[in-house]
Amino acid sequence: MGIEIKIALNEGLYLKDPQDSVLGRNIIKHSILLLSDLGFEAFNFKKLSLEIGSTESSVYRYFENKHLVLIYLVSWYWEWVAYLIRINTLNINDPKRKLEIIINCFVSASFENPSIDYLDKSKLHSVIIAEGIKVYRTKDVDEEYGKGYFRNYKQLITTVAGVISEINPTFQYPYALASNLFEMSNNHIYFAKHLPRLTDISVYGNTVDEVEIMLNYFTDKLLS
Amino acid sequence: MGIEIKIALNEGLYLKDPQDSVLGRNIIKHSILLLSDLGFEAFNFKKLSLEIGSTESSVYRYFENKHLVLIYLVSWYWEWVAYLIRINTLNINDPKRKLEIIINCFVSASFENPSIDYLDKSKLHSVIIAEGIKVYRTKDVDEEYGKGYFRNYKQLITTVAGVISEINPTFQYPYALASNLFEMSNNHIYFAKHLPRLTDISVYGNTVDEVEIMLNYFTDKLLS
DNA sequence: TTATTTATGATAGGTTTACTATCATTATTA
DNA sequence: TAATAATGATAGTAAACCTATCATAAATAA
Repeated sequence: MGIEIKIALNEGLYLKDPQDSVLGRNIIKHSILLLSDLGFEAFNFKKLSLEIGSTESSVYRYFENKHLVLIYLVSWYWEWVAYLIRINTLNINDPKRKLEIIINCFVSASFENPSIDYLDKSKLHSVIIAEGIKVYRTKDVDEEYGKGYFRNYKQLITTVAGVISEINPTFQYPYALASNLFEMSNNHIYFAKHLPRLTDISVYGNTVDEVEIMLNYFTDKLLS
Repeated sequence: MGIEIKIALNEGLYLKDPQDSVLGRNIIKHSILLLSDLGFEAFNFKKLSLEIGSTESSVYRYFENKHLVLIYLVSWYWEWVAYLIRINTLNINDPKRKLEIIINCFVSASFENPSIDYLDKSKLHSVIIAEGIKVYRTKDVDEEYGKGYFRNYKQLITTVAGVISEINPTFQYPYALASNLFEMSNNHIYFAKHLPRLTDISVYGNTVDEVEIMLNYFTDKLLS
C-alpha cells in the first residue's frame, strides 16, 4: 500500500507512463538502484532489464533512452522537493524561516516522509547529487529546454527566489542565489565525500548538517 | 612561433605527452574544437582522427580514452588560470584586490594573453563551462583522485582560499567559497545562455561582466 | 462466453562506439 | 648507413544502442 502520490511530469519524457504499470514502476525503482551503484555512464537498458527480469525491448517501450530516464528521475526529484517545501511552509509566515525550511529540504529531502514503495528517496538523492547536473549539461539543452523538460527546476527556483525577495526586496540576485543554494547543497555533499579539498565540510562529521549550517550562514550574510 | 608555454600536467593522464609532437598538439587543438562543436557525449576518437587526418589507433597512442582527454584539457585550464592569477597578482598586496583579480580570471581567462598556437583558449573556456564538471562526476572519482588527477584544481582552490582567509581570517568557509566562486562563474555563464530562469544574469547583456559584478558582490557581502 | 486489444517477452539484427593488434611505411636519431 | 621511433593502414572483437518482428499472456469489450 503506502500513500498514493502520483507526480505529474512532462509527458515528453516517456513513451508510456511508468507510474501506471508494474513494469514501469520496476524500471523507475531499479534505475535508481543501478544508477546509484554503477553511475550514469556504466548504466544501460540491458543491465536494467536483466536486473528487473525483463528485456531491453520492453524497457525501450517506456523510455527512448537512458538520458530521458535520468531527466525523468531528476524531474521527479525537483517536484518532490517543491512538494516538501509547500507542505512544510504552509503555516509559516516569516520568509526567513521559510528559507531555512527550504535549505533543509535541499540538503535532506531524502529523509522526509511520506514514502513511496517503488522509489528509494535516499538513493534517489545520491543519484541527484552525483548525476543530476548531467541532465542539462548536454548539446541538446536548448532543444530540451524548449520542450519544457526543465520546467520543474525553473518553478522550484522561482518559488525560492520569491522567498528570497520577500526577505530582502532590494537583493539583486534572487534567482542566482536560489539556484546556487540548490547546486551548492549537492556539490558540497559530494565534495565532502569525494573531493574534500574543495570544501570546508568535514568528511567525518555529519555532512548534511554542516552543509545546512553553511547555507544558512551564506544566506544570512547575503540577505542582511 | 608564439610564446613557449609548457604546462606540466599529471603524467598519468596521457600515454605519450601530446605537447611534444605535431600530432599530439593537433589532438589537443582539435579535441577542443570538436568538444566545443559536438559536446562530450558525441565526441569520439574516430571523429577526432578524421578531423586531424590521422587514424583512431594513432590517437589511442596518446590517450587511453576520451575521458582522459577531457581531464587533460580541464587540468590544463586549471593550471592556466592559476598561472594567470599568479602573474596578475604579483605586485598586489591588498587581498581584496587580489580576490577581484581572481574573479576576473575565473570569468574571463580566455581573453588573457599570452596566446598559444595550438590552443584556442576562448573555445577551451566554453568547453570547461559546458563539460568541465564531467571530469569528477563519475564512478571513478575516488580512484582518479587517488592518482592525483584533480590536484591542479585542489591547488587552485587552496590558493584562492588563502586569499579569502587573508581578507577575513575568521571566515569559516574559505574552501567552500573558493570552489563555489569557480563553479558559480561557470554555471551562471552557462545558465545565462541556456537556462535563463536559473539566474539573474541577462541573456542579452555582457554576460561575463555581469557575472563578475555578481561574484564580487557576493564575496564582499560574505567577507565583510 | 468469445473476440479484441494491449502489454510483455523472446529473438534477431543492424549500427555505432570503444578499443586492441598487426604490419607497413615514414621520420628521426645514432 | 643502420637502428629506432612515430605514424598510418587495416582488421577485428565486444559492447552499447536501438529497431523490428512474432508469440504469448493479460486485460477489456462485445
